[in-house]
Amino acid sequence: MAAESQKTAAVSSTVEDYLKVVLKIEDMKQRASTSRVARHLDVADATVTDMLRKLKKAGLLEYKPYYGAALTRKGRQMAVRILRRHRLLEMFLHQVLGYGWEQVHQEAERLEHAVSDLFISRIDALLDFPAQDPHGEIIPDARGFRQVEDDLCLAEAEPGSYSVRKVTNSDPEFLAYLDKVGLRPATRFSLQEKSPFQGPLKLLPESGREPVYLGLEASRSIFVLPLKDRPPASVPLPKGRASRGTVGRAGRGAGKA
Amino acid sequence: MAAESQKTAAVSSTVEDYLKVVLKIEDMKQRASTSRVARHLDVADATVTDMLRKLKKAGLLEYKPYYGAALTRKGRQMAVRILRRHRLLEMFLHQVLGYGWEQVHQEAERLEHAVSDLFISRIDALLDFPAQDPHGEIIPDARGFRQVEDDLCLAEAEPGSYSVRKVTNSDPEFLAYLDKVGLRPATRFSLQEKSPFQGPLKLLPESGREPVYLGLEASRSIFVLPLKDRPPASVPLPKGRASRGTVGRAGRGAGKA
DNA sequence: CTTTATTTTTAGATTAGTCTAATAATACCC
DNA sequence: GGGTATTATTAGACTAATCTAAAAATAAAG
Repeated sequence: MAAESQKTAAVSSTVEDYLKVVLKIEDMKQRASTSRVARHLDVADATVTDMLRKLKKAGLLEYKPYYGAALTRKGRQMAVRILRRHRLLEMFLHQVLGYGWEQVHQEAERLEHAVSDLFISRIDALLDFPAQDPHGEIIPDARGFRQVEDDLCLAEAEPGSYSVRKVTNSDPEFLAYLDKVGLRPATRFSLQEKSPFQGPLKLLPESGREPVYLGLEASRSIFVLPLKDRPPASVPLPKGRASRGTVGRAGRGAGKA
Repeated sequence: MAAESQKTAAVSSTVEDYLKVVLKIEDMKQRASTSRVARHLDVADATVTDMLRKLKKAGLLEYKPYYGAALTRKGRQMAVRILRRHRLLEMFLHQVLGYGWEQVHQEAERLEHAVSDLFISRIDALLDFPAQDPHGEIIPDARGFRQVEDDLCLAEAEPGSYSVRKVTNSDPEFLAYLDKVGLRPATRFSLQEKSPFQGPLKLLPESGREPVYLGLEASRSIFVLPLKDRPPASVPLPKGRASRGTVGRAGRGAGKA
């Protein structure tokens, strides 16, 4: 009877979080099982069972008991929208408000549910429509289109020359460490050796003299692009801390020299 | 037994809204009665009764049944903190993201509960520690200190020369109208006449040739400063739409000419 | 000072999101 | 392929914030 509404009805921020997690799991090519979703959200399994049934009823995902969930077209659209907001906000916090890349995640996590579409489109323009966030993650465009990512997990890489494409771990400690040793999106480095038996990786960032030793587990959250051995043209990626606070300086007469 | 915690425990955004409303009512020198609070928040009276009892238990306000509420020192501190956040956010939206003054309230209303203290201190610095928001409302400082406001309600003013100090009404329609006729904070105008029997006020903004007729009710939300009749030195107040989007322009090569 | 009108509170319910403990289904392993 | 381990679901309960309708307190008016 009633015409299908075009505008996707607003959902709670809790629902947004569930959709986001299911998308994340699907992006990792895993099955969005009850327990996996529960772990990501840090809630009890029983809570997830209930919620998945509710989201199925709302048409946001498919749900097969004892199996798991899969986003519908509508659910994916909403999830990607949040992903876009999250990443744009991270970029905004980094570029305009001078947040470190280890600080952006937590703040964006709250703001993504609170800001309006107008806010998002304004920061998008202010940042000149950025393609990636401070971790190198690709920002979906306004229509929800996501560029394909052709990177390689460092854990799977063979010795050679690479540049950092993205870091998929939001632990502030870890990111602060990477920052300290000079590993950031667009950083070039050579992977010198991989110790056998889950051993550490030895790498040499272009900027530093010191080699960096990285546990295998840590290497799983770093994604890289192989370099053609001649120095490649500079890649348009977000910069590290160096760029903090350089954008959006406000106020008449605030600039020093 | 347990030492009184120094850090005020975090409260829900609902609680923040209640505190804000009680503060607003107290600032208007009115009694924060159950029904008055309910009207401001657009909830049922019964809901307010419950909540006031709860806030009393939390030590955020005094509450006498059948009488009303009054903020405690702790409750006032929290309320003023939200007020500061709200107004700083409004200023940020206006100055950095180019929002119109009729658009800022709604967005700030959500963001004030979501942003971190870091966010607030960053935008404060970015804006060069503004003293007022886009409506001319004074922004409490980081310690919660509020400058005294020595303005006069236009509804009470006698014919003469004034400048607009603040507008205490967040209705977008109304603000858009004021903007159109050129009445904004810092605008100078002359009040030419007040019709008797709740009649309209006739005013002439310095910028326009046309007189503006304003209902008495509307004049209640406009506060003014009397002008010494010789043209006074320019007052450091936020500008109107003219300044939209002029601050925080980001991105290399975004500027057109 | 009694009656009426207004305001406030109490009582009982609802919704969203969560939990724990108990039960049931599926998967894994010789 | 039957027993054990894992994973998922059901059942029952809780909290925060809200509602409506009924009862009670206060204020206003004669």
